[in-house]
Amino acid sequence: MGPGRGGRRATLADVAARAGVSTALVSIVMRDLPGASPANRTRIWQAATELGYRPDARARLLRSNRSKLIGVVFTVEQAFHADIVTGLYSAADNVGYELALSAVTPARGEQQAVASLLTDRCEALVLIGPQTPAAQIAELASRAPVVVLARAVRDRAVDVIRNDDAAGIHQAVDHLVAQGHRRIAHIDGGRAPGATERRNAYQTALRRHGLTDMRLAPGGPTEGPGAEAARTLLTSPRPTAVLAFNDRTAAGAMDTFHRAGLNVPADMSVVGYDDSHLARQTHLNLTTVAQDVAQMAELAIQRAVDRANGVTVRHRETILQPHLVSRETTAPPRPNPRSLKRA
Amino acid sequence: MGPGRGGRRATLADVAARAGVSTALVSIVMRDLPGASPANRTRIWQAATELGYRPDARARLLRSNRSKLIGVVFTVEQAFHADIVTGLYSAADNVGYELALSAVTPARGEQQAVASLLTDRCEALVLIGPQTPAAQIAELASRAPVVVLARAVRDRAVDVIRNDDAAGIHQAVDHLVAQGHRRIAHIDGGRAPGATERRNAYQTALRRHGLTDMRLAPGGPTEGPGAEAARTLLTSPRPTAVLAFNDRTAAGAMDTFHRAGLNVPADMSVVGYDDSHLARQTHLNLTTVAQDVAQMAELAIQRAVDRANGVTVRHRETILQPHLVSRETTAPPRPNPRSLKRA
DNA sequence: GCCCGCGCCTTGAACGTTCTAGCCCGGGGG
DNA sequence: CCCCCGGGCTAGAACGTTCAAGGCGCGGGC
Repeated sequence: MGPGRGGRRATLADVAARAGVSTALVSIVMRDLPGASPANRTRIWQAATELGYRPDARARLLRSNRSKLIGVVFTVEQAFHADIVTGLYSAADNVGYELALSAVTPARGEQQAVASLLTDRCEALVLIGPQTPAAQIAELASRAPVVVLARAVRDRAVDVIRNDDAAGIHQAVDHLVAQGHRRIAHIDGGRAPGATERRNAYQTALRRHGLTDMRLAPGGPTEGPGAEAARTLLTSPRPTAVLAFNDRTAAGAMDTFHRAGLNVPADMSVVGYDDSHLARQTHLNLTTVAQDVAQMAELAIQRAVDRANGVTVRHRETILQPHLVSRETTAPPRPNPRSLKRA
Repeated sequence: MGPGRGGRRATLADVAARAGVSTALVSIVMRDLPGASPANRTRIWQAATELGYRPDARARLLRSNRSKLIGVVFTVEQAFHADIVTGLYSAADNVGYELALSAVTPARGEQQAVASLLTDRCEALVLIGPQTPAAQIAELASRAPVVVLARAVRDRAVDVIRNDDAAGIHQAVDHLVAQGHRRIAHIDGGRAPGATERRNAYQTALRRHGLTDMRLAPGGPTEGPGAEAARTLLTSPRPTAVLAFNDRTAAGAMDTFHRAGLNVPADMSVVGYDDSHLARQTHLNLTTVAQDVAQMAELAIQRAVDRANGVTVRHRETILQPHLVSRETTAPPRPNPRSLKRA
């Protein structure tokens, strides 16, 4: 009675029977390969649509040992990961691959996410900002080609596509310094991937400009830690600009500043990192460092496919140059800073 | 040379050969079924781990026509969807099912997401807050069992798990009225699923309290529209409380309020909806209406599995009762409201 | 002493594809 | 007349698993 039950799904053999040909010929027609007469082509197509035939991915992949599948491990709560996934989908589509998503959730570790992809026989794995120790990633790479996105992993067995975090931070600092800022703080990313690179870059960038007035606030990759860290920056001498680990960190910090009655950017400039869709929200309009997500995604897929096909790639690590997107959260500091002594 | 290449993946036959038994016995041991001697069990396990054997999901599913797979369609950018996916994973795990994720992105419509799940031979589909017209969803239900989450679909062929949005809105309004608010505005969700229900509930809730001073601001399901809509609420007579479609909408609105120099909750109370992880961020600490995500996920999986197993379920639509989570963005209005005239 | 039953194991056939080899048939070159 | 060629098609074997059926000892009831 209920549709979808009772009659099992149509198979190649069903189509073949109805069209009066062999399954092999149906297979050929379905994949648009040469070797079938026009008459049979139309007849088979018609039979297939009448039966509502859909090829069975499992069986297809079982036979032709290519799964045309790329496994992707991402973290659900990370807005930035969502952006990358979007890019990966279209990049994969362009080269005729499918994506198998496996999410990391608070209750589902990266190990588990990877394991399920392995039983799915993915040809390659793309890990977005993984937290797993490098050694384990390297071991994983012995089972399947691995491309790590947005994190540095120094191992000869894994491919890495990432941005030059140091360059991004330098650009941000240059931008602030050019606007006249001298006291520039950094809210870091805690133990998040990339946090140490950016923290170090912040320090060398300031030094390069001869600024010794560093202010490092321990933060994290989300709004909460950002807001908390920002509170510690309100005590005088208050910085005039803050460089956040992340767009989300920046959003949290801005929230604290607004609550404290500070005007961004007049009283405090804020720079984020990632140019996630959060930063582009009109109400934030965050100055940030943009990683070219589309390009990263494209390169990751390209690399994964090459590796799956046994192409020998020359450089295991590809480092992209980010660029600053100047929006409305940065401005020259107040000419007459009321922030000297206050409390 | 490179690991992962050259030697193809270990198969049942490889393990069997190494352990000196038949493939069937290996299969039995791998699935922990009765019918193998302890001695062979340990021998086979050892051989399997030595070879790094992992079962091939494709082949397994091809044979036993149960795929034990539930397809999930979700939207990457929606934080709330992420929460649900998290719940779905553990719920599916409990009943021995796997999840196949298929994302909707700006470049990848729901049609496409669904199509890929169908060729994967999922036993049932879970759609999270789909935008697809009801008629198309109904047609899809003729190909596979469909469970729709967090959206009302009035069709006898699809199962629906959703919250009683009206009840949630009523609770929020009751809470605000109990605190003494009289001018309560609503920022709606535009064309997002659930928006009309909540909008209507807002209106009837106010009426029920004899409040005629309605203020409806057209918004949307994200921060941007929320912030924009909030600006239109700043003109006097300013409301003392705002009920937002969404936590994200609420976050955007709060941002506008802070920028305008208003103190939340002293000058303006804000209530969100969803209790997404965003609301729980310490810097927001948003009073919101909680949908029990874990329970929704559990019920959705339960329903999907039942349906896949041909169990006849009694009610196609399950409506859960939400509850208010009172945090720090609501308070009684200022006794001496300075909001009468200002501009 | 025969046979039944039971625990352990193997054999062979599926599942829905794709791929390799080869068949048939008509035509053209030797 | 024979051979070869090539376009169109088919038969049958894979792919890696699960499942049904059955074999082989061995112990116990008759």
